[in-house]
Amino acid sequence: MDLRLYNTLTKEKQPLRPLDPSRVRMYVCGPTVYDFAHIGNARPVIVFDVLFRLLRHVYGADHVAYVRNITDVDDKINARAARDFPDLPLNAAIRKVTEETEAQFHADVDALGCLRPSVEPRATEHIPEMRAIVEKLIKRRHAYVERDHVLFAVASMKTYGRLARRSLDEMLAGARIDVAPYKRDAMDFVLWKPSKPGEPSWPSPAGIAVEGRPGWHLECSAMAWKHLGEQFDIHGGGIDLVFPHHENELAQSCCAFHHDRMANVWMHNGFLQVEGEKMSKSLGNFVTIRELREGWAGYAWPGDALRFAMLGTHYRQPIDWTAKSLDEAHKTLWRWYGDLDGVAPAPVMPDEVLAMLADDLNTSGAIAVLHALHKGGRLAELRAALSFLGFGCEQRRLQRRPAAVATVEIEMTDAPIKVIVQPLSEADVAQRIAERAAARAARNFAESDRIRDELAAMGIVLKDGKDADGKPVTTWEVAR
RNA sequence: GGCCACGUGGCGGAGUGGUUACGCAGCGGUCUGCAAAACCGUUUACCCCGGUUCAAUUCCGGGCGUGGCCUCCA
Repeated sequence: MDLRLYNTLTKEKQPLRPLDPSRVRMYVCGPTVYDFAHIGNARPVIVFDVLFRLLRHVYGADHVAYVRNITDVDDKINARAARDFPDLPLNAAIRKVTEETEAQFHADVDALGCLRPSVEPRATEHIPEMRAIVEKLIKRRHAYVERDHVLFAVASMKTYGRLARRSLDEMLAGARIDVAPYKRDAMDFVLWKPSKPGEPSWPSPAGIAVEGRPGWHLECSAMAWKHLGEQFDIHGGGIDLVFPHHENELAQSCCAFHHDRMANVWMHNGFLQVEGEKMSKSLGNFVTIRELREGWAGYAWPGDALRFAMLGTHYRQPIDWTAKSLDEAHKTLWRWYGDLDGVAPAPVMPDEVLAMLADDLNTSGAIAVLHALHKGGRLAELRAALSFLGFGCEQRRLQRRPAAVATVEIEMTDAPIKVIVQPLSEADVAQRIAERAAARAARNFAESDRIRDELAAMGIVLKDGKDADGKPVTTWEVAR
């Protein structure tokens, strides 16, 4: 089967032709571990998880290598460590921050139904590879040493700017940056820089006497090289990484290893907004995966619903993350999962779904096929397709509980008021259903409706029906 | 200021040079003491202006709008 993917490098969809079909290789830029991952971070994780699953299906589970790095050296990490653990030595504090954040990240993306990548390398475990790349670049005159920094000389690479499709002249014309005094060319970027006292540091390359640390882009070149080789098939990440991160990564790797390509296909997911606005802490609409899972827009949302809402939009389109679309996603899955109870998955994935995914990961098209499968009663196939896409298909794990503590904004006051939602025991529910049944038998519908409304207000939905003998029977479930 | 992407019915969201995806909501119906849930049926579209074409929502040019990148960023 032909898998067609949109390539940022060529701006068109192309059939994937792996360099080695017995080992298809994909690298995706992972998190910098200093804080909870937000919903925007979740997008590439989910999108490339779907691609990973598709590649495993097409080429075989043992023939796909998926590398997603963990960036554990960064100024933001240092700042967070100093803030949160002022009593610890900086390096110990940094270790605490990165380990805790990594565990949070894993818990969150596991809940989103994402498979773990084949390898999750850490930047700090690849310093020797980074130094080796720096040495190669200097030797080939693509990099130079200045004031204990090592810089990449963009003028030494004819095709610099090819990925982002902008020339050096354009970049210089639009630049609003102060050029550091150690740069020969305004667009040159740092490969290695000296560490300040107390900061993490490693022996420097290129004969630099003082210890230092890597620039931002170098780690990905090093980790991709170590785990996937000099050239590989797919490199992914958010569209905001095209420039400068991926452009620079590509420049480093191509110049260090003398290739015209680093990855054959570069894939970028579109940006995410929240309720129509750019997500930012200052706007107060910054939403983490953890918040969504524990309480957002009134509910603790199950990971499957978050995943479904995310896949409802094609990965290259911008996506507006709203409570409404999340609610819609949850409602759809709720209905399907209810019907899938006890249904065994079909042994093979429906071709229609596969065809959609093979066309540049058309997940919204695939979801339309799922609707058709559901409507057509092809439940075994629906289940197979949902499982393939990473969904759990268990309704009891899909309940969106009202957030234990809901925050209600009251006008004219500064402080939010907290409302505690009281839990209700199953015995309480059974008791009230019995009371209501008695009221109904007596045709006291005012009382029976009152009880039903009361339970509804507490998130319990009653369903009246008849048993085999035609007697009225009421069942209940937690409202979705 | 420079570069780039996008603009589809009330909302979300695919896709296509000619045969009105799909979902949600709405409306009508089945069911129900009444509801809820579920199920059945159903209305509404392709930002504006030019051009190419027998034919454009789909291709080309311009405009307007939204968003992104150029600085840390998925």
